Formats: sequence, structure tokens, C-alpha cells
Amino acid sequence: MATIKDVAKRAGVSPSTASRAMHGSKVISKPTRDKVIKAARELNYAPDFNAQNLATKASNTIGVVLPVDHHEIFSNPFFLEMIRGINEVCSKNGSMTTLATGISSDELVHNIDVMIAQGHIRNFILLYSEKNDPVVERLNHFDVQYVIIGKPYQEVNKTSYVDNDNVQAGTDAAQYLVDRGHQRICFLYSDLSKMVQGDRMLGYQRTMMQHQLPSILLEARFEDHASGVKSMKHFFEQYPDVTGFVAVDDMMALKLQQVLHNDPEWKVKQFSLIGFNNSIFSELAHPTLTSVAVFPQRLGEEAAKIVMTDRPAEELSTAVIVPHQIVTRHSVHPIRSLK
Amino acid sequence: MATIKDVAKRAGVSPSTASRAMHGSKVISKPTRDKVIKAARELNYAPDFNAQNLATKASNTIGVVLPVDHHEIFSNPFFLEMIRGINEVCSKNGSMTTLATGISSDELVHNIDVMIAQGHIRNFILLYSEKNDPVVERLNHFDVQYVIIGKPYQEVNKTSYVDNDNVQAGTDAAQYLVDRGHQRICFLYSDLSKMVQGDRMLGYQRTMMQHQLPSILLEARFEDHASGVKSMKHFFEQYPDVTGFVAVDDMMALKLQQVLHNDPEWKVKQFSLIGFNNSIFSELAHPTLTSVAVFPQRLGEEAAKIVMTDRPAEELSTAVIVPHQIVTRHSVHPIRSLK
DNA sequence: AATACTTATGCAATCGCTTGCAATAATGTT
DNA sequence: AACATTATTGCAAGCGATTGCATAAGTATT
Repeated sequence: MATIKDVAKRAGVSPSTASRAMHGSKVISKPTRDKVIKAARELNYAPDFNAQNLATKASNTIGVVLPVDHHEIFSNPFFLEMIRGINEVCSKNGSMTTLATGISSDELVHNIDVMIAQGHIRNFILLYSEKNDPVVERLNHFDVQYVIIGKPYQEVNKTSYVDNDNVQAGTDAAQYLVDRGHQRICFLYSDLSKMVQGDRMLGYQRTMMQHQLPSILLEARFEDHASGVKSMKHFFEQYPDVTGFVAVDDMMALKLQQVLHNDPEWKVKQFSLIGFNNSIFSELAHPTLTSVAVFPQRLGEEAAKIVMTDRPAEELSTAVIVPHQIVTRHSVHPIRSLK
Repeated sequence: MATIKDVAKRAGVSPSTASRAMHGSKVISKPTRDKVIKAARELNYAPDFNAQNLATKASNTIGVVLPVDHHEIFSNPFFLEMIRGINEVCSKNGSMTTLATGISSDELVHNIDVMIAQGHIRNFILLYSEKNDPVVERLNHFDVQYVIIGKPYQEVNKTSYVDNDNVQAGTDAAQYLVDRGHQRICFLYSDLSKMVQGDRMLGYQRTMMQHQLPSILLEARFEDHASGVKSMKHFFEQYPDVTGFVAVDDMMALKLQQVLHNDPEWKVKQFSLIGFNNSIFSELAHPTLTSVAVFPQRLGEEAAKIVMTDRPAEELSTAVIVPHQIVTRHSVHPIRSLK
């Protein structure tokens, strides 16, 4: 493995000159710069990561924090796409990404503590936003910079984040159903402690209000089929005239679809259904699921970009909104034709 | 951030003593060891990652290599679960994991080259096994240790790997259908350049042979619905009496299911279907999908364990086989009752 | 009590790179 | 030609850890 001394020797200069040359320092003359760069290339030189970081005291790795495992979360392809987006941008900028995971909240926090203490993480990216997140507390406490993917709960103005406009997305999804003649539309969610679910619900409610239609909310987890059937039975007793559902994400939508499809009576009713995330699930569902695409890879990229441009601490935080887009498939049945 | 000097000062010893004490060196007396450890704890000390690695020349991060992006692969939750398994084990051992991704094969290889040159990756874990993988070539060339999740193509005896017994899994899946009275069973796959697909196919064929039943192979990608319908139409013309399918993975199975379900004629036939991976898809399908579970998290953990125990170079490579298990759901319909 | 042996600690070099400052070379000014 | 500037380069000190070797302290041996 070639060191900077090797490069220097080959170029006939001192290590310091070599270092400066390769960093494009203005103060080095063109001929020597060229010599050095040539030598470096010939030796296939890359600066030692650890040595460089040690010397500059500026670490170059980004810590990507995954949410504490709920089975559901982890099997959600969403995250991997965000990670890919982050990693693409980072590696183009010569940074590494490293992951922080944990089976419990305590474990995750502990792992992050260690990472901070080791002092080689430049910045964190949180792939989720949760109420009272102990991780966020930790990061604030140690005064470590971070970017959230999702809308922050605390210190919104001081925290950089990347998100979809989930309120708008919720509005649009509901509007999509309304436009196709649906009047009784239910919003289906599972956990309001997630910012994203709350936002989408808000958007849904906005549309309902605008059209003077009732907001019908249903919290359900569909943990198993029987319980799903039961809660839907209960639901339809209360709201027999519901024709459409806005599900807080595709997985939720699919679970509902499953329940509805399995009951001959419900099945014929051809309920309309729209989900969020445009995940692979939506393509594989039957019927295929109309869904609001949110471009997770893009979210990751933007988050990484924010992290890469290190702005001074006193500067205002950045917020990037990634647009969404409804992808039409076959789960929505118009009650009347579009005007 | 506390350094080792701070710890040393507080404990009233020299940095070298502090270092040795914290590494449990035999040569340090119990009382000083205790003093040092106490001081370290009080200062919340953790050795600087970069400094430590630089001094010991032994890096502590594991590079996790994701396959080059095909949309399909990246939206497969499988990978995230493996990553989580790896990360759990690594962080328990004080290691970091860092990701290598790439949009193209060239980019991926380049990223890996850089990582190797920077010299701070101790080991790589490849999350896939592909024919003629340029990454493997690279790693061999630079003599970097790595573990493959999946069965290696080259130098099988010299390469450590973790895998399911996919041949056996294929055998079992086919047997499952045979046991339930199916005689004409088709194996459905998409890409034989993946080791895993070849293995499962082999297993399927073994069962077919044993029962003197014909092997019926179908390569398809179901890229869009129309093409899916077309190829199945073609298929059934040739093999009208097929009643069961072994699909090479759940996604494949779901795509088939979709095609079959959408055609009224095929639908009534109630084909039987078994997939692999027991991914979340299988729970969300309709009907729910019987699938061979392969425990990706476990695969990740085992791979990480291998990497963590650094054995001398001349030692034989390790291979760990993670068991699989058929998870019964509702996509298989017995033709006759089980004897 | 002087010597030999352990045992426990500290000194100082090292890992590979960066960077402030001093030294040298190149150029311009009078 | 002598001096003042400015443009280039090199020296050497760190960054925070580890580790071989020398030293100091403690115990045993005679």
C-alpha cells in the first residue's frame, strides 16, 4: 500500500508538498503539482483513511440510523432505497456511510453513544422521525449534527430535514378518491406516533373538510387475519356506506385488501383503495394498487447532500421537500366518471 | 472528548500504562488497572477510532457489498434483514459496518477499489453470489478477505461463505407439492446466473427425478402484465396439465399469482404455488403464500461471526449452512389427502 | 547488605497525513 | 548589482493511540 512518502519520493518532493499538491493548494506550482499527481496515479495512491481523519480531526463518515426494529419496519424496502440514495451521494464525495441499528431503543442509543465517543462520525442521518426519540435527545446533548428524513418533532426550525409534503400527499390521495365520486372515505392508519402518519391524516382531513364530507378514521394493525376481519366487521356496522379507503401506506393497504378480498360479501363491493410509497407491494398486489409515490432514493440523496455541504453551525437549518406523485393502477374504481 | 492522556492524568499514570490497563494486559498491577478503568469510565472515554486503527494498523470496519442495483433487488427486503444481522453482531464486537453500493458494476468496483486503497476495511461481506463477479476478482487480486452470503462460484474451498442449503430447499419445496398429490409441477425462475436460482432448480429436479416425474422449467420475468399473460398462455398450451408451481422466490411467485388470478379461466383452476424466502410478500399475498423461510438475519449474523473471528490466512475456509423451513399458508391445494 | 531477579511503569518512536512557519528560490524594483 | 517582494518548497510538530525497550520499584537470594 503506497503512502504519501512513496508518492513524494517518486515525485522528488517532500511529503508536505505532495499533500498540498494533491489537495490542489494554490501555493504549489503547476509543474510540481503535475509531477505529484502523476506519481500518485502511478502508485495507485489513496490517502489512508484513518491517518487523514486523525490529522484533520474531521471525520468523513456518515452514520445512518435505522429505526429500532419492528419486524414490519425492517421488512420495508423503503429503507434500503433511502440508504442507497445516501450511499451514492456519499461515495461520490469520498465519504463512507456506516449503520447504526439496535434491537431495542437502549441498544441503539448505546451504539450511537459509542460512535460519538469514538469521534469518527461526522454527521448522522436518521431514517425516521418519531415522537420523543431518545436518539435525537442524545445527538442534541452531544451537539452532534444530524439530518432527519421525515419531519422533526422538536426544534423544527433548528433541525435540517428532508421530507415529502405528507400533508399535501394526504390531501391529494383523498382528493383522488373524491374526484372519482367517492363520498364516504375512510383513513386507515396504525400508529400516530409516527409523524408521517399524522401528516397524511391531516391532509386527508383537509380534503374531507373542504368537501364537507365526514372524516372517518380507523386505527388498525391487522396483526392477524382473524382480528382484521373482526375489526372490519365492526367498522362496517358503523359505517356501512364507506366506498373508499386511504391507507397510510402500501402495507396497510395490502392488509386491508387481503381482508376485504377474503370475504365474498365484501369482495363484490369492489372497494376503492389508495396507498402510499408506491412500494413494490403495490405492483404485486391484486388488483395492483394505486399509490402515492414518494421516491425514497431521492430522499436519501437529498439528505446526504445536506450533510455533505458542511455549513457553519450558526447558519439556518435546511429543509428539502421531495415531491410526490400519484401512480395510477387498478385499485380505485370510479363511482362516477371524472368531470 | 476525552483522550487517553486525560484518562492517564486522572489515574495518575502514563498514557502507555493506561492503554495497557484498558486492554487488560497481564503486566499491569490490579490496583492501577482499576484506577485506570475507573478514570476512563468517569471521563466517558472511548478510544479514538482513527487513532487506534492507525496505530494498530488493524482496521475495524466491515465492508458490506450490495449487489449492483436492479430495481427488483433493491426493493427486496431480504437485504436489509441480512444487513441488520451483520450489524448486530458487528456492533457487539466493537466493529463498524460500512456499505458499498454502485449503480453500475464499474461504479461498484471503483468504490471498492477506493475502500481497499484507503486501507481501513478489515473484511468484506458480499450479500450475493454471482457468476463472474468482478468484485470477487478485485478482492482476490488485492488479497482481501471476504465472506459471501450465498454459494461462491469460484474457489469454493478457499472461500468462506454462509448459505442455505438451497438444493435441499428446492427438493423440499417440490416434495411438498408431490406429497399433496401434484404430479405435473413447474419450476419458475428468472435468472440462472444467480447461484441461488440454479441450486433451487437442482433441488426441484432431484425430487422430480426421484418420483419419475418430468421436470418442467419455465424462465420468465413477468416484466409487465401483458407479457406475463402471454408467456403463461404459451406455457399452458404446452403443458396443460400442470397443477403446481415452485417459484424461485416469493416475488416471482407473486407475479405468477397475479397473472393467474387475473384470468377467469385460470383462476378457477386453483393452481398450487410455493415460493422461497418467506418475505413479507408472502403474508400479504392473496391467498397467502406458502413459502420456504431462509432466515436472512441469521445469514447475516453468521457471516459477521465468521468475519469477526480472524483466523490465520492459512486456515481452511469456513462454510455455515443456515437451515430453512417451510411455512405453510394458503397457496397450496392438496389434490389428494396426505398419506 | 549487596546482588540478582521479577514485576510494574514510563519514555519515546511510530502509524500516515496535515499544516504553521521558516527557508529558499524566483522575480521585480531601483 | 543590490535589495525588496513574492512564489514555492521543506522542516518539524502535531493528531491519539500502541508497543518495544529501558528504567524503577519490589522481592528474593546469598
